[in-house]
Amino acid sequence: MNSGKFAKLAGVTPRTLRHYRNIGLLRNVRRKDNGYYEYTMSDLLTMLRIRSLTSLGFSLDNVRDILEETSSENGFYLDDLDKELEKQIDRLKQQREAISLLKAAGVSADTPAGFIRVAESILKSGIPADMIQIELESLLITYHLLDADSLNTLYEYFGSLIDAGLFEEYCRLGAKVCECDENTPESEKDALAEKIAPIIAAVPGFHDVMADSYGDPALIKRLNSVLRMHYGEKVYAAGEDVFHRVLKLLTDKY
Amino acid sequence: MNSGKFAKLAGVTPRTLRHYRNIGLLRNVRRKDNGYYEYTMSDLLTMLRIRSLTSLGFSLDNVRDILEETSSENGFYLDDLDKELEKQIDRLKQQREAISLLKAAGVSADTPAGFIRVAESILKSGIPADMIQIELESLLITYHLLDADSLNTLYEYFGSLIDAGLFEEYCRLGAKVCECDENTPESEKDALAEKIAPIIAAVPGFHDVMADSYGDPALIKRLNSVLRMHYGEKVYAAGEDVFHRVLKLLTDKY
DNA sequence: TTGCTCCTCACGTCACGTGAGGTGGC
DNA sequence: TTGCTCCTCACGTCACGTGAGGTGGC
Repeated sequence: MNSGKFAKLAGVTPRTLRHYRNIGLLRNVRRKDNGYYEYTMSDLLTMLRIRSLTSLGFSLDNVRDILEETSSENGFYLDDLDKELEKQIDRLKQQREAISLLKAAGVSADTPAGFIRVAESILKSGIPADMIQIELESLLITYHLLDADSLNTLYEYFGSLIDAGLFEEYCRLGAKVCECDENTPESEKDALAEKIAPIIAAVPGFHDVMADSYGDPALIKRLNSVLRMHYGEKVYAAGEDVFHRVLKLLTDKY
Repeated sequence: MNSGKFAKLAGVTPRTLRHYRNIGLLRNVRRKDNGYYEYTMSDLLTMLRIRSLTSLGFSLDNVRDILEETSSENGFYLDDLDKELEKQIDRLKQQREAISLLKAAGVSADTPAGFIRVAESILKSGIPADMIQIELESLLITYHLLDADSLNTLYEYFGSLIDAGLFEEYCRLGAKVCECDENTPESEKDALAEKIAPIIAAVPGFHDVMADSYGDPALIKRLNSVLRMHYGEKVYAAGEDVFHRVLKLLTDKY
């Protein structure tokens, strides 16, 4: 049987036959004097076995090994493959889960899954568009620069604010802090701190987050230095200024 | 920021940066006089967006398109990706399902899913090892040369035989047919047919299967010619001989 | 000067698809 | 002779990994 007929019987392309010969899956195929390949029933059975095995998800390397086995002892291969397939399914399911959350929230596709509710609230807070952008970018940075433990703490912190209906106000006050510069009068910064402190105080466990002691110190330090670049030196300095006033109020009053 | 630091911040390898620059995902990266790349906060945000999007399962081609969008209108991309992921999950689940059936039955990994029960029964039938091999190979051939409709008919046919507890005997009689040659006395072939006919008659819808009219005629014709090669001319001829006697009994008596 | 970092090819991965360019069969 | 089939390179796919070989910075 020549390659054309054989390929059709086996349900593959001639190129696939060539590939399998090249990598040694299909061996000792006879050739005629004119160079044409001459396939046998035995070759057909090999091809059909290969197709059965690849359709289960085996790699061609594994297929080669399995074909060389005594053919009844392949439970080991099946177990291994099954675990691998399970992992793949889990990954894909997580991706679908993230996608459905993104769609339901109507936020942009690059929003980190854990910050979706936060992103939603930022969008609804009514702060200016450029401020929204900067805050969303901060979420992106925070997500990618911290480890899972630190992130979980932050998720809880923001989650509490959102559940208490305080996050949007927190967000608007944060935007006002970002408008501060070196000319802002002390009284105004004090007034902002007075408004911010009670909001934060309402969140259980705020102490750790305020003190930057909620996760790996090295990562948090790095995050802060990147956020400093992101907000710009002036805005970040003003933010730190107000932040210290907030901290003082919190330690004095709560 | 040079590439080493930047790569660590972005959570990728320098090679990945190079790749993204090459395919135009990361554009207009500044270079210093010594040839070193100089990355900015804006580049970092781009990289983090890319990481968010690829972790959802987007290809880099899609990521490029999404980054160029107005960034709020990416629901379309999410829908498309979600469908693709669903397909992949379905495929993987089918593979796992087939694997679990194979493991439970203890048959070799190349057994077609629909013929697993048949293969199990062949193994239990007590026919000689070489005969088992040939019959299992016939299943492999039949599975790969027929279409889904024809196969479903066969699954039902064999399923009925198995459910009725008749398949193993059917199998042993088949093995005896395979031992026939041109010297086998007529009386013996008649005796075999007398035993086979009532078994087949017990299966609902046996007429179509017997008449080879259970699916695409071209495929069935091709299958028969391949099985003729597989069993060998002599055995196949003997089989046909007995088969005609069975057919005659079936049309006369049932 | 040494060790570390940076750069650019360029091949390898996986399972083939897709021409290109030339020859055999009827 | 024409049209169909067969053959062998060899590049392309996808998202980088992995050296190789050479240079800049401190």
